[in-house]
Amino acid sequence: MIKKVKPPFKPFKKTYAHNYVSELLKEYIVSGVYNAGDQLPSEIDLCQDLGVSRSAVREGLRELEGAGLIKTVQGSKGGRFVNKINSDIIVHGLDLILKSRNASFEQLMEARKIIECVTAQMAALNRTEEHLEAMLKIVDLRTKSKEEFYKKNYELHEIVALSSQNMVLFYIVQALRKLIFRTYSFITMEEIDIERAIECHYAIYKAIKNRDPEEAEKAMISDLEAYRKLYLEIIRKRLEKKGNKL
Amino acid sequence: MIKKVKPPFKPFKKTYAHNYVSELLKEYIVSGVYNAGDQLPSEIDLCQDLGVSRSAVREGLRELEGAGLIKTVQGSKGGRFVNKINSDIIVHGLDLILKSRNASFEQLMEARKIIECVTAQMAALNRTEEHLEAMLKIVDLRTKSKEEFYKKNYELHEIVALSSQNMVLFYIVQALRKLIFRTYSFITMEEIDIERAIECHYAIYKAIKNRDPEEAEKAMISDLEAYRKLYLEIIRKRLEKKGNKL
DNA sequence: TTATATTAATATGTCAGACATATATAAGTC
DNA sequence: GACTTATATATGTCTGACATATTAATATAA
Repeated sequence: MIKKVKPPFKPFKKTYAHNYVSELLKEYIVSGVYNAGDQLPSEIDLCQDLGVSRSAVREGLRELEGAGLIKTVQGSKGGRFVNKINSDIIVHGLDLILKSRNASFEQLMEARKIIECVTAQMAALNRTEEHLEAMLKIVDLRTKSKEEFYKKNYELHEIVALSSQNMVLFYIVQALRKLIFRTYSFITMEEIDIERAIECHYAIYKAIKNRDPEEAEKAMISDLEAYRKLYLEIIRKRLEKKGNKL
Repeated sequence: MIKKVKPPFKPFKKTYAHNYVSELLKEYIVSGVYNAGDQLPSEIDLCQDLGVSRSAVREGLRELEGAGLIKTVQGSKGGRFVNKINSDIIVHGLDLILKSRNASFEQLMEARKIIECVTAQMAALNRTEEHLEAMLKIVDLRTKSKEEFYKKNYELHEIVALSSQNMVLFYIVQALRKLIFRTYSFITMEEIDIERAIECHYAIYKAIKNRDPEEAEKAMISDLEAYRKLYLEIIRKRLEKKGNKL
């Protein structure tokens, strides 16, 4: 009698052409075959190389575009270009979540404060001399130009988070900060007390230089609390003027 | 003489058909016109309603698919279905970032520990009676089934984060936990000391019930540290066997 | 010579139509 | 009743034609 053996048969999983395109290109982007700024082959070239139709290629590329991995430029010298993989990729998703669950400004700011204070503490412990130098360059520049201060403010908070040496926390903090700036972009630097902010920034720098986590946390809290109060005040005023509810 | 006035002319920004489709549907999804599980109109219907070709509709839908907002099912009774908007939308992006910057397991686990401990503290202060009841139901069930414990473990950590009453932190913690489970899915519940874990969970519950933030943090740290050590041990063993580097 | 049109080249964007495939339901057949 | 077949309805794929955007090269006019 014939013995029947049944090895574990995995069902054949059909792959669609457009999925093949997007998966393949995603793999190449994540693994570094294509880097930020690189141009992907044109649609026609991809058709020929991958052996699928132009519409399949286009659908695959749209998936990558929706995921924030590439951007499209029309025209001669145009094409598909690989985006820098950074916190922007989460910002969009986080934005969707918070919008649809209408999380408040308070919750967003609270989350930022908690995580950014931790990164400040960690920065005091883990910072390198290079980080410290970069911070000093920013803090030392006692500018009075609002635009320049805006940029410097962004950079300082960025490098403090970076100095924590934890990339996961770094990208989360970046995403939260970007989301706050984007959502409340009507708040200009006009309203900010630059003198106070510069002093705060210097205190943060000093604490991190002295490897003093408690002091770093305190200085960061003080900076963020000032922003929070200012933002709340401005948001309240706008609501009064409009007569709307948040 | 005629006075020339120049108001701020915003340049006309061309909208592509596929962008029109994706933006419109995204707006409807985020604002709740379509809810999780709902089926979008078929491609043909969208063509007619929006006055664009089928390929434009398909490209727009692929963008939404890439962003994680919808999923596609082929066949009769198939179509496009709206996904639940939850932490999954960030998980994918976070995964891409960490893969391409090869962040380590240590960093991922550290970030989770820090944020989840904060949510445990906040849970002790902000929990409602309903949250407490749900926790008790999970903690009380002294099962020995590994599968059931796995599920209960997930649920308890979820509801603790939810009790913090901060949705931003909740979704971030969820995303980090999902990413850890997904990336290290080769670690089965077989290896876990369920007795210890159940005791830990009970300690977390008790602290939150007693509105004791310090105790809640301590219990959460103890739980997560046990996981961390176990994971590291198993990862180390696998690397030895394979002779690979992480 | 310089400024301005015109043209060409190259990439993506849009459209229409035909056919393939997947899947659930209904109808037919043994 | 169990199995097969047909059909209806979605999405998936392919082809070909033409539109549009953009840059670069060329021709033309002041």
